[in-house]
This record gives sequence, C-alpha cells and structure tokens, in this order.
Amino acid sequence: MRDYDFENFEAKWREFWEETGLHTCRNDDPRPKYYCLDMFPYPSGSGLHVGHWRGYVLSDVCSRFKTLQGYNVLHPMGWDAFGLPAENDAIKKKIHPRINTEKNIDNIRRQLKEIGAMYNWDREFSTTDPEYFKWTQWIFVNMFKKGLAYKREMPINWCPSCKTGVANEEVVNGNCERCGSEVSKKSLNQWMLKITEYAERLLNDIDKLDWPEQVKLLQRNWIGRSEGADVVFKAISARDGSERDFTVYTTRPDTLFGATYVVFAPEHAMVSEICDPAKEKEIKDYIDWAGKQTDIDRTNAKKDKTGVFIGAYAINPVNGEKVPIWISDYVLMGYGTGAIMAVPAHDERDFEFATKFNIPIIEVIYSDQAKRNPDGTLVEAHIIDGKLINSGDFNGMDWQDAKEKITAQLAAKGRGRKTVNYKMRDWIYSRQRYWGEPIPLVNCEKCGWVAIPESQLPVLLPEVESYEPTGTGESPLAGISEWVNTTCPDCGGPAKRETDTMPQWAGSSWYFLRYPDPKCADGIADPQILKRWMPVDLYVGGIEHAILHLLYSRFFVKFLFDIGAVEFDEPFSRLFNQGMICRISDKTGKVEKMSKSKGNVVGPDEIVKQYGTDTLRLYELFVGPPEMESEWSDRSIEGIYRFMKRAWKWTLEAKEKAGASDDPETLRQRHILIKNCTERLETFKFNTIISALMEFINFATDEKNAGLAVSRETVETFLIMISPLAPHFAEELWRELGAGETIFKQKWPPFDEALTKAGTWTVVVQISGKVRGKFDVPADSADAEIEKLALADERIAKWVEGKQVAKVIVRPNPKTNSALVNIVVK
RNA sequence: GGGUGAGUGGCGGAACUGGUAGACGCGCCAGACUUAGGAUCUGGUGGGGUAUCCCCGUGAGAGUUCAAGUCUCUCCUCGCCCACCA
Repeated sequence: MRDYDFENFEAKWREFWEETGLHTCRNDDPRPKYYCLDMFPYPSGSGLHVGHWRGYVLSDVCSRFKTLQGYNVLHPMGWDAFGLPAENDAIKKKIHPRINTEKNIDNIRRQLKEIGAMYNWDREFSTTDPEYFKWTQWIFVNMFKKGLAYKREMPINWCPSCKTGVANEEVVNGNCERCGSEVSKKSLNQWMLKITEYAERLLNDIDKLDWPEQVKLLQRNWIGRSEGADVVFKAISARDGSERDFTVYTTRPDTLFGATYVVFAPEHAMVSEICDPAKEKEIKDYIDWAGKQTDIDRTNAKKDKTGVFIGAYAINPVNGEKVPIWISDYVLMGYGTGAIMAVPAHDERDFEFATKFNIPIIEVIYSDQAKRNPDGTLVEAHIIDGKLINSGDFNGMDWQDAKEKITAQLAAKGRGRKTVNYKMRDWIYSRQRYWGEPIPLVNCEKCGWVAIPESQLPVLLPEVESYEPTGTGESPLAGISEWVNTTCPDCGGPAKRETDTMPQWAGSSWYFLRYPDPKCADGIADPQILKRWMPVDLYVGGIEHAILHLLYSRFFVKFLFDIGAVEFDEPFSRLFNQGMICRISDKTGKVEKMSKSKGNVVGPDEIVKQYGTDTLRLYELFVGPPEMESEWSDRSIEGIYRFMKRAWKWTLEAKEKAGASDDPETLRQRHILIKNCTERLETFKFNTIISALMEFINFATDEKNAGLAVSRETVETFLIMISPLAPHFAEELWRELGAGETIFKQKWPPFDEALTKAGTWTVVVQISGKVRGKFDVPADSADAEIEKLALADERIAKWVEGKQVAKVIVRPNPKTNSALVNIVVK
C-alpha cells in the first residue's frame, strides 16, 4: 500500500491548478459572486510565520468551500509595499527600498503558494506600482479639490527614530506603533485630511456592518461622539479690565450654576491677552513645563493636578458670578474649545483640582446617595442622577430636563447652543520619508497650492542616491532641486513640488477596489465591474487594524461614493478577525504572541517540509476556535499528521472494496459528516470540522464496522468534505480513485436530515434531576410509552420505591436521537 | 479608573433554542506486533470511595427551574482595548 507521500504530489497539484485556471476568476462568470479578501501583507524581510498563516488558511478554506457551492469566487492577493516598515527594512539591509521590496515580495509569494491557496495571481499588484498609485494620488487630488485636504502648521506626533510625523492613530501609549520609540511633539507644516467631516456617517453606518461587536465598539469609541453645549463666558482682562467672550464646551450644562472656576489649555491663545502681567513669568514657566511633558507623563492617571491661576476672571452667563481663570494641562487644546468650565462637585477631575487649590465646591445636583463627610461636604465628586439645587430658577428640576432648559435659555440670550463633539481628529497625512506616494501638489508663487492634473499623474518618486530620512522635518525629496523645482500647471510660472509623501495607509485605504479591475487605466476601476464585486463579502485579518486601516478605508469609500466614483458607501460587509498564534518565548519563558523579536517563531517552510502543507493547514484550523488566541504546540501537529495518514490509508483500502451501496449505518454516518461539515463551515467552527472528519474516520476504521458495506459515493464524499481543508490530499486521492477531473469542479453534496437519524433513541432517565439509568427505544416512540418503560425499568424502581412520584417530565429530542425522562420524587 | 471578553480533566478544547458535562486531539497507563520503537494497532484514562454501585465535580457564593457549564444577581482572577475627551 502506498504511503502518504505528500512530498511527491503537493507541488504537482499546485502547478496543475494554476495551469488549468482554478486560480483565475472571470468577471463575466454568470455564477453568483463571492468576494473573499485577506488583509494584504507588507513585504517584511523575515517572511511569514505560522501565525500569519492562520488567516490565510481560513480565507482559503472559505474560498474553496464557496467555489464547491457554486459561487464565482474572487480571492486576490497583493502587497502593501510603501511605508515605514518596508523602508526601514531596506535601510537596515542597505538595499534600495524598491529592490528590497521586490525581493521580499518574491519570498512571501513563494510561501503563500506553498499553502496551496487559490489566490487569483493574475490580479496581483503592489501599492508601489505607478499604475496603481496614480489612482492613490488621484483620490488625494479629488479630496484636495473638495477642500478635504489642507495644510497647517501644528504640533504633531514626531517619532525620533522613524524621523517622521505619525498619525494620532499610530501612537500607542505615547509610543510609535511601528518602532516603539517614545513620540514627542514637533510643530510641522502638515497635510491633513478632514476625516472629521465624515465622523457622523462613519459612526452611524457602523450599525449596518456584520463585524465583530468588539471592533464596532472600538470604532465608536475612537470616533467618540458626545452631546453637550457650547457656553459663552465673558473674560475680564487683568491687564486693562477689557472684556471679551470665550466659549467652553460642556456635556453637563445642567451643572452650570456649580462652575466655580474655568480652565484654559496652556496653549490657549487668550491666556497671554488677559493674564495679570505680574504673573507672566509663572505662566510662561508652566507652559514651557507642560510642553515638555511627553504623552506618557501627561496621561499618567496617578499624576497630581497642576495649574496656575492667571490673575483674570470670567463671568458665568447664567448667574453673573465672577470666577477665576486657571491654566492646566488637564485641559486639552485639541478637544472642544480648549477651555472648560469646572464644576468640582460633579466632575472627578475638577474635584481633585479644586481640592488641591482650595477652590470652592458648590453642589448643584442633589443626591442622598452621595458620599459625604460628617460636616455634609462631599468626599468625592458625585455624578449621580438627581434634582437641581443652588441653581436659581432651575431648582427642583430633574437634571436631564435641566440640560435642555438651561441650554435653551443660554441660546435665547445668545450665550450658547447645543453642540456635538468628537474625539476623532483630522488625519495627519504627511510623512517626511522617501518611500511613499509623492503628494501630487505644487506650490506656485502666484496660484498657491495647485493639484497636478489627472493627465500628468502619477507623480513618480525620483530615483535617488540617498533615501534615508533627514530628521530635519523635511523629506529626503526636498534635497533634489531638479525634482522640486517645476512649473505651475495652471499659470506655467515657477513652482515647487510638495516633498512630503503619503502615509502607509494611503495605498491600503482603497486596494480592495482595485482587484475587481486591476489593470484599469482610466479610473480606480470600471464602475460596472466594481458594482458586480463590491462590497467585500468576507474580509479576514487581524484585530490590530480595528481602527487605523478599517476606519481609513471606510472614509475613502464614503468619499468616493460622494464624488460618484462608486455606488456603495461601505467596503466590507462582513469582517472576521482571526486570533493570534502564541508560543513560549525563548527569551522570557512566557507564552507570547508569535514574533521574530520574541524569538518564538515557527516558520511554515520547516513544517511543510516535515509534514506537508495540508497537515499544516489542518493544524492551523485545529489549534483552537479561529477568533481566539491559540497556543502553537509542536506535539499536537503530530496528531493531525497521524489522522492524515489514517485517512489516507482508509481511502485507499475503501477504494478496493467500495461497492454500489452503503450499509444503512455507513449511509447515516455519511450524511452526518456532510451536515456537520456544511454547518460548521458556514459558522466558522473550523476546529470542530476536523473533529467531525476524525469521527468519520474513527467510525470507518473501527474493527467493529469492518463488515459494513461502503459505497464509492461515500468515499468520494469524504474527499469532497476534506478538500477545502486539505486540497492536495483530496485531489491526489480523487485521481487515485479514478473519479475524473479535478475535485474542485465537483458540487458540494447536500445532506438529508432524515438520513442522519438513528433507528433508536437513547432514553436517559433522571430521578429528581440525577441520571439513574438509560435504555433504548425505537425512534419516534410516544411520550406515554417512554414514560411507562422508564417507570417499569428495574434500576429505576428502587429509586421510586417508598416514595411518591410528584411529577414526570418526558422530553424527546429527535435532533440528538435521545429522550429525557425526569421523575420527580418526594 | 472606564469599557469589554473569558474562567470546563494533566494539556488544547467540545457541548445546538437550559435536557446524558468532558466530543475530537495531545499526554499518560496497559497490551499486541517487533532485534528495537520516539513507527503502527487495540483497550483504558475527571476526582474520590467498602467499585456491576454510590458520592463529588464546569473560578466562588446565592437565586430561578422538574432540570443550570448554559439564564439572573453578587464577588474573585486573568486577558484585551481606551485612558484627564470636560
């Protein structure tokens, strides 16, 4: 008997599938479409490890399953090759990023081909291809024309190691998401995209997505919508007594009577205009100190409140009270108006600040649940529901009600209005690096910023000797005067090119729109073809993109919808986040996420060599529920390999003796197998599909069942069931069987629910909820009959003897071929 | 601090709308075959006991129910995310 000699046929079938077009997908195919997409990788120098494999195997299994079910499946792959990771890898190896990237892509493409994934390689592209990034630039130009791109000098997050500015979304705990260096603030002239204009729609449309709740929540929190009121206070300058208005934002206008001071962010422009000249030095020192604080220092929750009274006062518009104006770094310039009214009685931060600086605390919402000192003063700020006190005409009003009424009164006096605020900021789109799409604008002395016309796109990256970041806040492109100096497309006069490049996220924010029509020369893609394929039916990737990539992509699609370039306004109908693969780290001895720096990676190449790619595929799925973090085990993969060998042996043996029909029990097991595989593929329970396949092989190879007749159809069915998971294995045995052309042109068989039923039911008898006996009855026995047999059973009789039967419950369950009888005795 | 998800054998994990807890696999034990086995096959494997039978068992405690891993409440532990957003 032939061994499971995977090394002799895996490569052969991959070539065969590619040559015969299993890996191509036609836009004019009449079958219903299914667009199954992986988050495309950036071509890292170290290649892929088995943790990356998990998502790719998962989407490939879905693609093959959908193909067998009769869908026309689009399952493309490409490369996110611009950006910091690719450039940093190139710099480290001292190879030009273009060359290095191509090399890395070749390696990863080879690895991907080895899992036998049915990617549509004829649609492959890289975000660095000029024919592709022409349209990345075109999208930017259109945003610029619609006023969604603007340049502004502002303090941004500066990564000293990557030597570039990075987006708010890229700063994690004050560190650069990419390299882990501590991010500082640097004032730079930056291109920004007004993603905030789409905040409301980005928030509302989350509801219509079939995404994991966790990701939806993360996006909602990131957008961070809050409702409240702008309230206009009057400031009295300590310099000359002059008056001027300033606005604060509050979500609690109902507590306005409890405002005992106001706070400006240290950077607030009005501070220098109204502060007491005698305090200028103290204020300046504080502003300098606050500016030097890193994000880590500043956001440390345990940190004491700090601040300076600037010597000026503000007038509260509801009661004319005069309250002191402070500056403190707990108020952020970037949110709301950069100024707040402080209500220490009902806000934790204000309470802490007021306590430290001896500022009065006035309760305006009364609750008898508030924690109080013996003298009646508050122990802490209370934010409990209640009725208003100390609030003039509003006393006794419910706080919710008072929100509306006080806001309305302010509006009537022209001193405020209802407003909505978002935590989300505009997107910092400039990078001071070489390896990115050039921002396609020129600065003309006469016309200002002018977009490069579509006919002159793409603006190519100039070939350079030195592409390393300068660290000066300018891109390396700024040093190439023959590239920088150009003419204005509008007036023909002298102009300078923008030298910043786009962020890594630019190319990945619309790549899913390109696969349906990757060669399109006159637009992002043909609108009719796009309409046929979009939106993506299944998008598979890691949860680390929950905010950045997924939010940016949604923003791009909504913008393209608005300018009429696409006919849908959400890109991904269904999202699936695969869990990480962890393994014990050689360095720390702890179970950690698999990564090169942790020294705990397992490369797919070595596993493929030892066990074959199908065993690796099955193990990736068997390791645990696909959405959960799972631990790699070198031992468990042996178990899968054993199963593969057993299944191989059974198929070859069964082939010899297979007849025209099945024993009834074999037929039943076949239908159970189809049912389990179908249902579990549809619900992403991949780990238990393998259990079902194992159960079938355990049944089929059990000595007790050696005499049962097995049909050829049953053998073929088993191969079809395993084919999405172990395609090479299934194809090879399909040919051994002489079953004809490729297994992937077969139809996924239906199952007959009735045939999965057993002829008998197991009756489980409980006495007052405890299992006391079991016996078999013919299937579909009547409840009364089952009850009678249960009470007559001798093992049951001794429990009932001398007791009174209070109640008997009979619950047949045809689904599990069982019935339950619970006899309640007293 | 806020939010959120999860706690089941020695281990990874099963368990549909509440209805036989521990599927499947790993590991372990015993046996077969063998010069040998870290190959393969067969059987066993939650804990405890006066062992064809009984008791206890899904992080802890309460509750609802004929019946709870599953539903409700309180608490503990761990993971992840956000973290002065007014």
